[in-house]
Amino acid sequence: METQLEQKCREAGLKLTGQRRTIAKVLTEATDHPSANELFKRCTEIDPKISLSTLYRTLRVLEEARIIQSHDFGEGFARFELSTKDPHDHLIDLVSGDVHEFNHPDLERLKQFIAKEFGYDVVRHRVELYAIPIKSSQGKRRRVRS
Amino acid sequence: METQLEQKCREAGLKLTGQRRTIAKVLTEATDHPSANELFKRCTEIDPKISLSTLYRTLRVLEEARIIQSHDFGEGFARFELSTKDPHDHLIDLVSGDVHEFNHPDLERLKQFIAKEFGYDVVRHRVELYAIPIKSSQGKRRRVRS
DNA sequence: TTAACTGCAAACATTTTGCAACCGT
DNA sequence: ACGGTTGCAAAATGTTTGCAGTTAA
Repeated sequence: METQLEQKCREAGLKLTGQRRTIAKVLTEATDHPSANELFKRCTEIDPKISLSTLYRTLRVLEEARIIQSHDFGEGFARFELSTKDPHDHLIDLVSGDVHEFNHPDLERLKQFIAKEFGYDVVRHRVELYAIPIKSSQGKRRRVRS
Repeated sequence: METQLEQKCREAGLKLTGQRRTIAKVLTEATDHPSANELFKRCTEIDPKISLSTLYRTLRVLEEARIIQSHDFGEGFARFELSTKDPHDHLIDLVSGDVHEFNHPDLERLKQFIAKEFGYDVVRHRVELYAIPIKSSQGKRRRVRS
């Protein structure tokens, strides 16, 4: 059967090759925000002869088709995720590297308000919170970056 | 006489070479958010034999000393500015490339609130609004990116 | 004097591209 | 069949680094 992402590719007029199916599968199954390198690792586990250029090219067309989104968390490389219906922002755990998503209506309102004061309309924004877990006496269990 | 930035360098225990004086001067006089390349151009106008490595190395130590800050507006390169007493965020004009600074207390409050809900303390954040000028019948005069 | 700094060239990491072969449709 | 897609290797980009020589303190 055809996955949801594969359907979107077809809708976008993209040829569905084996490589793209592999990439689509990896992207669909990712619950984190993997980098191109990480995606490549996962792809080669399925298809060892997929090439990095193909991955990058595919990521590009998928992003142009608005099927995925790339983010730059200032690490020197991009991270990718499937586009979601509702836009969201990110909280990056500085200890574990985990990324949490959030969406606060006040934030949306506020950014428009601020921009308007300058005489602008916001086209897109980037809000990232880099944070560390609150130390509590309960000793929250935390994963540490490998 | 010694500029304010030169004084800060000395306080940070940095050796004050001619190159660093040049870089300090260029940074101090910049009213925009120049890239390393742009800074290099301005530096070589003062001292044609300054090297790009020296510029990058100096930018690095200045940032480590909290004297300047680097920003990544997703253009593939960093932009730099002197650190200010009060932290601020940026609104990037997508038409002209101009960068406006703002600081809204509600935003500060909100980000802490959001992080707390996840069990985090915000160490630093990044808020960038990418925006276009509001079209008005008055026809606001606008600079266009070169 | 000497540890810090510089310039150069080479290295780096991520991402892009030219080109000939390949494969969905 | 043919136009989009692939793999490879090479290029592009922004930034960092090793090293030998220089300089501020």
